[in-house]
Amino acid sequence: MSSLTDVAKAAGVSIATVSRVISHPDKVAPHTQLAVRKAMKELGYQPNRVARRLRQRGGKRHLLGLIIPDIQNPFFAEIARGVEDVAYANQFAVMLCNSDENLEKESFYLDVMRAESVDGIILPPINDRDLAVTKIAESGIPIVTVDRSLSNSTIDKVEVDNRQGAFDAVAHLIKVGHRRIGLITSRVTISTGRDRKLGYEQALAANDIAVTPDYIRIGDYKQASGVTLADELLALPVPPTALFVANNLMAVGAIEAIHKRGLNIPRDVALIGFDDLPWADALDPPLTMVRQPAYEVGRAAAELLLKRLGNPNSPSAWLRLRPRLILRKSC
Amino acid sequence: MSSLTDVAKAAGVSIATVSRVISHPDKVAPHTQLAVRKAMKELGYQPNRVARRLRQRGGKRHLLGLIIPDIQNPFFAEIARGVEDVAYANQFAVMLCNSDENLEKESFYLDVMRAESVDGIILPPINDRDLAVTKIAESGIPIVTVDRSLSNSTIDKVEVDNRQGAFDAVAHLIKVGHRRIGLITSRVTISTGRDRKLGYEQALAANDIAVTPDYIRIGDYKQASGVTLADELLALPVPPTALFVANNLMAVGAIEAIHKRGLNIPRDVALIGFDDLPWADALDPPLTMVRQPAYEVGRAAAELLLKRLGNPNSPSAWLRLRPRLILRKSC
DNA sequence: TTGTACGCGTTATCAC
DNA sequence: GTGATAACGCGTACAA
Repeated sequence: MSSLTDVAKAAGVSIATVSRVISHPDKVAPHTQLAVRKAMKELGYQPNRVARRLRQRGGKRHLLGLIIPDIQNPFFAEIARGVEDVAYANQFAVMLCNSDENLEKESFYLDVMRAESVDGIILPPINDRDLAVTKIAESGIPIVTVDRSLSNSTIDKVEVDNRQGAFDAVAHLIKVGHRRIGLITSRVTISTGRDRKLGYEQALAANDIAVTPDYIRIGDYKQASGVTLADELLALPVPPTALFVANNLMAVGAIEAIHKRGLNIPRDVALIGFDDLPWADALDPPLTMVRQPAYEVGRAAAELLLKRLGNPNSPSAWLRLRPRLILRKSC
Repeated sequence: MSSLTDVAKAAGVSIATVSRVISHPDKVAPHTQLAVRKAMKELGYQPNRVARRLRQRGGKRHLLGLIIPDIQNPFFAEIARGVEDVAYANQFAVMLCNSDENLEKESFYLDVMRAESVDGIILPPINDRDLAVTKIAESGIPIVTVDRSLSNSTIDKVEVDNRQGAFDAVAHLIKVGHRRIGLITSRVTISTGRDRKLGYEQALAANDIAVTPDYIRIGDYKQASGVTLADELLALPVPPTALFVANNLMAVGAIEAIHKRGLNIPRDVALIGFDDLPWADALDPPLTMVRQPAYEVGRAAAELLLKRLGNPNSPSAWLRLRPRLILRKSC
């Protein structure tokens, strides 16, 4: 409510001095500083972030943008927490939006964020050549992609070794005796789905198992598609004995589909999911999953972005984290 | 990047006219309007939301604040979606923050939101006499509380009939034969925990069952406390035969604790949770829960807030939604 | 060390 | 119907 002007008046100094007390305290005489701080306290002064952002040049506006496909997916929620914790620690606020895997919505929010003068944006691109993102990046706003990445791009990124994660999962399935392994993943235009499929294929190849095209299904990372696709797989004349489902929500869907058929996990069908879930242990049965360090991804991305703000011209950074297969009871 | 000035220059008019084309198109001659719109398109002009917010008075700034305890709780994530969908439909952006049930953090974010000149704020207060919230409300920023509410307050609110929900759950437990029923809820300073406890007590009373103080445990709505407290309850000399756990995460924790003791749900211990979970069907066993219409809560709150912005002096609104007991297999 | 004055991109109030 | 111009609250050259 009170502004610089009010504080200046109360302290008997100019607004420039008050401003300096906030931004460059070392350039103000100690006793003046004291008087100003006293006035600020008395008036309950809070700098107006909007006015400040209007004036400030990039990197000091204390606002980050975060666009994720769906906050209801625990994986993205965990990333969001990682981002927010770093932001909070640095007095940054976060503007969070859900794109719903919808290019138009993403584009709208990207515009909003530019119009809001955010210092930078963190997001998993909707597909691997997301034009809207590329354009925004070229306009000079620092971007860090997380989870998924852009092809042929020099944008900062934090990703997880999805190929390796998938490879480990499928290799484990094979080790415990399975040879007919179904895969539920995403369209290949999403880098994560593509890489997880690659890991699946490589694990089969490494064990001299031929790929059965019919065992591969393409979903949309949502629970419902997990139900449908798992059911399709199970309805095959010669169904798989194990399923590798390349995302958390679809894995839950698969559990439901399997149960609905009266089948037992892992006796009748083994199952490994991806991304992990906070309640994986309470599922029926406790679900073996490839865990991504999602919090870490968010944290690292925010730190990368903050670093980039201080160093606009440093070479682009690329972080790759390792996933981990968490053995529980579903295979 | 381009501003009103650029557009004005390109269109050969003054900035005032350009501004009018955006805000009051009816006050501009059709042909001038055309020229201006053409220039805007050519320059890819996007209004600067920051500058706009600096000038605009309340209600037209197109920014909402949302502060929730924890985005990783699916219940709050669902509320957030409800809020965001309404916001998006009205071209509002949402600034989302996590308070972690921490008064200091909440207070910080409240300040940030005021400093960001949000049009209004939606939040579940951390406790029922949350001073920081009251103060912000008195300063004139429209607030809508959701889920939890403030005592003795005239602030707009959307709540759920928690007493009724708890009553239904416990009554059902009694109906299927239980008389020793444990309760895990929150501190009474949170209205939801208090009301759910009340419903529990009323259901017992209605069936002439005395309250056993030892059967009532106070948690913090997080998974870990569900594990600990359920374990304590089960370790009692005469343990309860059924548990009513007044929140989703603690219910998941309770499942884990029960399993860890090698007990079967519902044969050895029956269980009903609260809030619901998208994965309730995939849990072991599918968990009976009192479902809150969380998306609806968020939607209604955002709509209430938007309405309030247009009508600052209308009497305060108070919405109460009904929860529903969803029977699955845990009791 | 401190103060004056301008500009950030808008909106709104005047005149014309 | 349109154009100057004064705010909004702040940061920062530049002057003192």
